[in-house]
Amino acid sequence: MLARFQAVAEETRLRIVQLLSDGERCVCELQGDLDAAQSRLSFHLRKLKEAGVVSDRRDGRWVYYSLVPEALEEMRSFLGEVKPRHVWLPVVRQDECG
Amino acid sequence: MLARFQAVAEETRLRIVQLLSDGERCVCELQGDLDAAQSRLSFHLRKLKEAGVVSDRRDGRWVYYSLVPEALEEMRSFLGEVKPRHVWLPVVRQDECG
DNA sequence: GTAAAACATCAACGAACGTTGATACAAGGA
DNA sequence: TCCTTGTATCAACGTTCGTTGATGTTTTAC
Repeated sequence: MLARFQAVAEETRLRIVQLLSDGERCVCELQGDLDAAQSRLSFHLRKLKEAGVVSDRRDGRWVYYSLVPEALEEMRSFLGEVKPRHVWLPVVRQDECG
Repeated sequence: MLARFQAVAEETRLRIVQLLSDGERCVCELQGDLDAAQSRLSFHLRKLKEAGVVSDRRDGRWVYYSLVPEALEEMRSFLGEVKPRHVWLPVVRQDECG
């Protein structure tokens, strides 16, 4: 879970995720969209892939990247479970902490 | 949005978020739960607060931290909007990319 | 086989980040 | 007032991370 959030918690990678929400893209298309050097993109796509957020598929000379819906759904449900669903009752505490 | 994900994309801070899902906690309580130095906790709580993921409330000598449900919900809906909801049709592409 | 296009990998660098220990601040009790 | 507890801030340090430019690999076209 941590790895998933780390993958998305970077500007270039978050933009990649947003671009891929329209469907799969090859690296050279993303290069144009993001105005980023090719090696930089490769680096970030690898991070996303290692975290399971995207998958790739080769077709001839091109490698197409796309989102892995399950990964995004996992993050969603984590946040849903963590999010307080009600107001907590006040708690009585001792005078000393440690 | 990026800042929200960055806040959560760190081990200590992710654990803090999980602990706070049970309700508010003061720093010294988290110190015990996480076995972390006080200045370290202060550092991470500040990051979470700056990103709007947690809020704090002073009560006497103690400062209680709690989750901000709206922030978590924002992340959730971002992931929901990004996540592909259907299979994409194959796309015809040119031979050259750039 | 050669050349070119698409992509991956690597090493080197600088910048951002987390940790630690010391110090400062705030509040309550004696 | 002075001391103690809870918390925040700071500077110094080491580590991780993203960028860049060069090189390697795979595939297609000629």
